[in-house]
Amino acid sequence: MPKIVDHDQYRKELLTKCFDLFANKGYASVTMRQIAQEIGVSTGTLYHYFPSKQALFWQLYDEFNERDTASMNAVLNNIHTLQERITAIFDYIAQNEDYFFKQFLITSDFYQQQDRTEILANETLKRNYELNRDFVAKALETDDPAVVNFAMCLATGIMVVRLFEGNVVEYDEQAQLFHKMLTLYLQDVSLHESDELPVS
Amino acid sequence: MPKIVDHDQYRKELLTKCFDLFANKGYASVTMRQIAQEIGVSTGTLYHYFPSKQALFWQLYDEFNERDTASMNAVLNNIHTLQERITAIFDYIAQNEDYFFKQFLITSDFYQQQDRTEILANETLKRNYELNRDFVAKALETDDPAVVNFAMCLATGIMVVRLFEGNVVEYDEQAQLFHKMLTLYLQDVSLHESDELPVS
Amino acid sequence: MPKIVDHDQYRKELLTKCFDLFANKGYASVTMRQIAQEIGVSTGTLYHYFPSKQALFWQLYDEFNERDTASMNAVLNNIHTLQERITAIFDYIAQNEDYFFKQFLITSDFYQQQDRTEILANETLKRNYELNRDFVAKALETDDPAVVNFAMCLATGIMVVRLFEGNVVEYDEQAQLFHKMLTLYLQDVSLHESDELPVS
Amino acid sequence: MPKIVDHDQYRKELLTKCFDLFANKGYASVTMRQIAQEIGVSTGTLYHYFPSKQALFWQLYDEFNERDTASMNAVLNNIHTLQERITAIFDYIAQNEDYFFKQFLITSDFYQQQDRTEILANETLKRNYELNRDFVAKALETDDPAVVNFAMCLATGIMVVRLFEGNVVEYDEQAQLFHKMLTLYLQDVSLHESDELPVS
DNA sequence: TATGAATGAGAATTCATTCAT
DNA sequence: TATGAATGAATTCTCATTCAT
Repeated sequence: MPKIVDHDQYRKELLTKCFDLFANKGYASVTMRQIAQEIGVSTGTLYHYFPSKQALFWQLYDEFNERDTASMNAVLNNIHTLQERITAIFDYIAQNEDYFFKQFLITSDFYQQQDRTEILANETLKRNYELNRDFVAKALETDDPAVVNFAMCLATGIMVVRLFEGNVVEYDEQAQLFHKMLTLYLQDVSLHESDELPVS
Repeated sequence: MPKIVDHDQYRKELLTKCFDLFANKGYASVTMRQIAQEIGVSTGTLYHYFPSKQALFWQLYDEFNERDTASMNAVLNNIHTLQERITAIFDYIAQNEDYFFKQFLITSDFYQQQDRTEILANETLKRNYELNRDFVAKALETDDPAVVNFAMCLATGIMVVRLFEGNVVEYDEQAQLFHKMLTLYLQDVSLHESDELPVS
Repeated sequence: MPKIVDHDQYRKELLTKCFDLFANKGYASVTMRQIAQEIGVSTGTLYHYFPSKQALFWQLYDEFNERDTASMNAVLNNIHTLQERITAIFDYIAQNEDYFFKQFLITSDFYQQQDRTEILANETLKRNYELNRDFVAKALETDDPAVVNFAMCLATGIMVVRLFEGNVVEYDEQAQLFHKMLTLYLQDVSLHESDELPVS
Repeated sequence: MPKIVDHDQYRKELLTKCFDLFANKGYASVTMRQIAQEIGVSTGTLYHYFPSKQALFWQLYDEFNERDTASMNAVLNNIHTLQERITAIFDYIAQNEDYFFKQFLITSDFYQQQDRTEILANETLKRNYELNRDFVAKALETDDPAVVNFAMCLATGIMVVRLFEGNVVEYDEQAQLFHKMLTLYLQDVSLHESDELPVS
């Protein structure tokens, strides 16, 4: 294989390299020349791999949404108690916070590139959300969708609040509080469940 | 004497009129011409009231942060049970969801205009957060900061998830769940408090 | 005469006040707002007295060209020797150098506002030059136009060189040199004149 | 490989092409669009070679100051009498008068782009003046700085007066007059020198 | 007279994109 | 493939001028 470079592989490498740029400055404020410079190619080359700035951005968006799921699933291996699993999730977010910030900002930007209905129809986004949901469901060992959503919203909320307000909230504190509440809630539910079950 | 205009008053009216535009398209994608057209003045007039696009954007940001606080406090009048108060807050968000979406997107944009340390040092932003915090604290009748943060993150999270994913979560469902958990938690705490802190 | 203000008098006062501004920044770089601010009126008032920026500039130009002649003639009163008269002229320029710099820059600017033929046809400018010429002729007590021109070019040249290069030339040094040369030259001429006169 | 262009060479060609434009209309009155049109490129290309209008103007100024020096030195080759050398210089100016007018107007404009102290500190300008001085010193075969300055101011003055007043002065007439005066002066000086400085 | 708000054409500059090499 | 020179429409912002008060 003398001079064969995997076009697609290289394309993904280029994407990786401009992730930060978009996250830090926003779609509209980043120029193709800046991108080219940042990743060390000419604008011509950039256009050789991506037909347009929009396309580049969307590929970036898709690419990163896809990656997360894999790494996330490794987190819960060999962890058995609920408390540990909740802690593991929140720790995972805490340790990759900077990455989540960036991904979040890129998503916000992505959002403003098209109108709302298109966004909500976006397949990658939907699938990504479902994967996250399943992951959380598995972690919490519940399939009550309300509880899963609750956890996801809480985690998202903490991240967002920290992004905009700084360290006014802490992951571990909230993780413990959530564990406590959840435990009490699940106990309470199972208590009433035994009452109600015969009826349903 | 010149044409009689209350300069400051008119400035605020103009701000109001371009709120949606920024929310829908984002700072960098909106042009001053578009703004001028949208609010029905010439670009010259726009610059008569705002020295630059940045300045206009920041004034917009400040102006709306100021307004929110005022309107929010009216919500909790004459509501007495915890359940009702929680419901009131979530209802309030639900009913003004569109506004919150916009304000949130504008904040995201605002974020990308400056570097992180400047953001976190921003006084308006900080004050705004504290006001919201106090509001929630009052609503929940607790001054446990962890609980207040918990509620704020949850509410923020629901809003953000709905913004990006659509109606995958519902406010009232989450409100009820939260109320349930919180009640159980507070009971539990008061139970242990009497055990552990007989002195205080 | 209760509220009668001499319109024309006021107009001239306004002109005086913006002389420096034009000299320092050049016609095109000065805005009507700047002028208005500098002289302490509103733009509306400015337009009340001058129909346009061009008109203002031309009136300014005319006004100052006119003024000079008057003041200049006072200089030579009661001075009798050639040396003293030459010294007086150069001193006069030296002491008003800043003013001449400004007037010169304004003239340069004026020049670029219209094409060359219009400039050379300008009556004010022509008359002004002739007045200067007569003044110098009277000072040198010669009516040899070549000599008069020589003196005028020299004086102009010194001023211009100093404007662009700083103090690389000094007025008094050049005045003395000029006096010396002129004296020798006039002696020489009168010597040959007596030879030639009978012929002509 | 991109389109092959000697960037620097091409840049200088572009400069040459916009010399007249600046000379005729002045810095502030010429627009980048006009320049681009005049020299046959797009505005984008113009900005590809010059970062800003100011930069373009300054490079223009430097470039032409550099060129002059070179061409000027060819003038005095193989000319031996003082009279001939003086005539040569004045002829040179006369024949390139149009060019000097333009260069002079550009310098005037350059002047109004920055404040006086910066101008006087400008290295190119200073060096240029010194080169001219040396050139004149060599032509007049004197190193008396007063005489050199005298000649330079006279030449500058003639040019400026002709620029603003038209053909009221003639180069050759003034050249002859100057030659006559200078000869008489130098004779006189050498006469007294032998009296006063027998030692040296 | 005097004010300054309003206008909109036009300025400098940027930038996604194309294309000759 | 890869380069970067070239393009020109679009952007932010300015400013002479007008006009209601």
